[in-house]
Amino acid sequence: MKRNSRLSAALHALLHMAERDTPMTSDDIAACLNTNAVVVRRTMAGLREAGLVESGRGHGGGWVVTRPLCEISLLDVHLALGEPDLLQIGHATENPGCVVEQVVNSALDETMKEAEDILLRRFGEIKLEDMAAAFRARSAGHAATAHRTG
Amino acid sequence: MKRNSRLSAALHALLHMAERDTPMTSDDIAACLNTNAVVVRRTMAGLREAGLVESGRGHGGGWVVTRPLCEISLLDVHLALGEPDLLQIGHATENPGCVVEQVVNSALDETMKEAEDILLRRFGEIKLEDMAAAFRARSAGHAATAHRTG
DNA sequence: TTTTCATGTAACTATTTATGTTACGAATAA
DNA sequence: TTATTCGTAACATAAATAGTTACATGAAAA
Repeated sequence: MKRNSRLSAALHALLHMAERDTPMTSDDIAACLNTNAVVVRRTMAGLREAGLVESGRGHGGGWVVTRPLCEISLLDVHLALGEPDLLQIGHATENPGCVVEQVVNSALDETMKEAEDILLRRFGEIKLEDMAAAFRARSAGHAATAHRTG
Repeated sequence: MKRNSRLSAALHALLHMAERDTPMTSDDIAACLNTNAVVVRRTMAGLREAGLVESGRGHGGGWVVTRPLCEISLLDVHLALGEPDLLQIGHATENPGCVVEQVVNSALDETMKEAEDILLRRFGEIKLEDMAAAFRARSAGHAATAHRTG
């Protein structure tokens, strides 16, 4: 199974959009993400329904972020994407008759839920603005490095 | 994508094996897990290499647990299975040139690693004996419930 | 009004991963 | 020698993600 990269893609798109003062077309975004415009629209559809972005058609149309980055958390984006499963580990039978399997499932479910809760809590703490700041810092660092040659 | 259920299957098998004083054949185990004997051998191969179980061929052959359940943790089993990915979330590009994507990947990787570490730590704390005890308790509970009718 | 641009979406294809199945060889006990 | 059981390769199936094609819809510009 491929690993789900929609959260990564959505964040990447949002940060690029936020850097610009005009709408980005799906094709623009697709070029940034090395993917296809339809895939972009599919991913962005959830964000639009959640009110994180808006889309416009026709000339000058495209996608814009509708809220300040400091008000959007990774959790918001994750929820907007439809809360895809975070964990890879599951169990074969959902409602097993075998008591051994019930015990195994309980133990795993409990542990998985604990990890999932932690992930979601952290997602809630991280805002897009934090990532944008990290981006600016890293860009500045690279620029400095580039100048520091010789 | 289906979710990986090998850890669940391995635990289920180990607990059944531990309840018996003779080897369980792959077919026996497959019947318990509602799966195929070849799938069982494939899963158990890792456990054998890790020294958690032994297998014998021919008449009277099959699988036995080689260590006391209090000395086997979920982490041991997870490692024996080859440390399959625990998390579903990934990113599209592994070594992106885009600085925005680098920042997104860093933030996600960090958060994912944190959750993964917690999972592994918990796995290390849970022993098969704990699950066997839970099984015995639940079995007793069910028996009592069954008698308590009317 | 017509043209051009851009999203919205359904339908299909491709790729990857996990699991199931078949087939046969090798080892072991009866 | 035969029945049993693991070991393993090769192939089949199933499910999920992502990529592609095609076309309808809506909006701005010419």
